[in-house]
Amino acid sequence: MRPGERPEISRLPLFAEMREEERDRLFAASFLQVFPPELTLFEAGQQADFLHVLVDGLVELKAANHGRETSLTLVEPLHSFILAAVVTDMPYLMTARTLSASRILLVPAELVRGLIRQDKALMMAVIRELANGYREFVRALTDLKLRQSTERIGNHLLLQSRRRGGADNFQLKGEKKMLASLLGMTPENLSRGFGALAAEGVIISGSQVSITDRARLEAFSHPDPFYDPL
Amino acid sequence: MRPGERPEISRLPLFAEMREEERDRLFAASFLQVFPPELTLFEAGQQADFLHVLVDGLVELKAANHGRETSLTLVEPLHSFILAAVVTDMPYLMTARTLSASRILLVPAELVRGLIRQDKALMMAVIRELANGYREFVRALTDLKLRQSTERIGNHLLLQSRRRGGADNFQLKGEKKMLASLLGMTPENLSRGFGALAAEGVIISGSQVSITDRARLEAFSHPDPFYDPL
DNA sequence: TCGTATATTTGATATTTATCAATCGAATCC
DNA sequence: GGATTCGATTGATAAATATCAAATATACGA
Repeated sequence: MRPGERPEISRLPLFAEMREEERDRLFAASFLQVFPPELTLFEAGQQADFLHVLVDGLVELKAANHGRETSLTLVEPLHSFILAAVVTDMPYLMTARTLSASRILLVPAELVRGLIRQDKALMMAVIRELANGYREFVRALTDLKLRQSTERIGNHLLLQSRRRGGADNFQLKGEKKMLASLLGMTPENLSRGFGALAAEGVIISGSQVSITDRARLEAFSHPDPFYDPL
Repeated sequence: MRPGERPEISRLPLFAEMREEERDRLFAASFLQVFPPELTLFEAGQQADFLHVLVDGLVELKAANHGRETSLTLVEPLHSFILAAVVTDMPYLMTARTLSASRILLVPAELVRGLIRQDKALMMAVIRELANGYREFVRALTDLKLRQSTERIGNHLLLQSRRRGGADNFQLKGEKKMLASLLGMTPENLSRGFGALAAEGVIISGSQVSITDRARLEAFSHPDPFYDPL
């Protein structure tokens, strides 16, 4: 682990309130591993052996059925993933794949399950994380069912902006092909959607997003103020 | 509460392992209320005041945006709902509405949050429930993104069959209008889908479902064995 | 820097799904 | 029992989205 990283990981909501002793045990048993881009970390259906914490890089969680596949979420650094599979000791529901070179802290699932029982702060943090993850998927499902494709794009851009502190200019993460899959549409339709949004207050050029008229974009996209996470 | 109901509610996974003392406090502060059909219990955006446990009846959880609305899940008796909002002390994400006359146990949210901290068994049960709820929504999102409407209907019927112990004949719950919304399609397309499935091993007549050729229905619907809940 | 592979965009068309309109059918109310 | 109401079905059409096929752009390696 690089200097400065352990304190940083310790500040994750999941680990921040733990007792020092349990945190030491957790770090001692975990290891940080580097993965190349485009590598599948695990497949849906496999037993959950490790809680993953993305320290650096970008990871996609996806699902497949009968030859078709779709991207479900994008994990950014300093977030853990697949906590639900780890705590329930059930198989992974999603396949994880690195998008860029990534460093990932692997925490043995068995240890997490044990520590949850011993450390009340960790237990509460797990509850909070699961509840937030749950809400994120409720939101994603509602988004897909109630909005059509161009509106979903608009909302996605507004959400990204909010996560960057309300910035009007920012970069998209990952390839557009993958963004299209995340938003539940083809790359062709994502592209056309970007075109249509030029008239609604955002310009997309390459991976650069510029919100030129936020009020207009909001009027077009109908965001739900109370349920956007973060 | 009717005789025999309290023991029954106590056997819910959520409460089963709690210490007797905490369970007494919980029941003492809760109350069972009867609601007529078609009544909105709470709206998305409201603060979560009570954990709800459906004792009898049928409840729909739905979401709305910009005039459009959709059904997200159907709650059947002896399940709790909106645990995520209660434990995080955040607003409800979904609107709840009774479909039939329903009896619901209302547990003050503040008390649930307090007891979670004191009773390790309850805490673990909350983690399990949240993780299961999370997985259910991952599954719903995947279903919607990867399958087209008639396949979704086929899978829904297979899942209902599994929940009834693999029965080939059973009744659909709720109105078809609501089932269509749950499955992310219009009532017209649900109806046409039922028609198409007659050639794929299921006959639907009114609310009566008869699976006549399960192998064929499975071949058509491509269920994911490892992730159907229950 | 050029050439090649790959992603993105654009256009034409096909498929899926929604909408609108009408009819059918089952439950309910006098 | 018969009228009425509302949900479900069916048919015709429209809208949204996907697919297929180029054409352009972009990134990357020799």
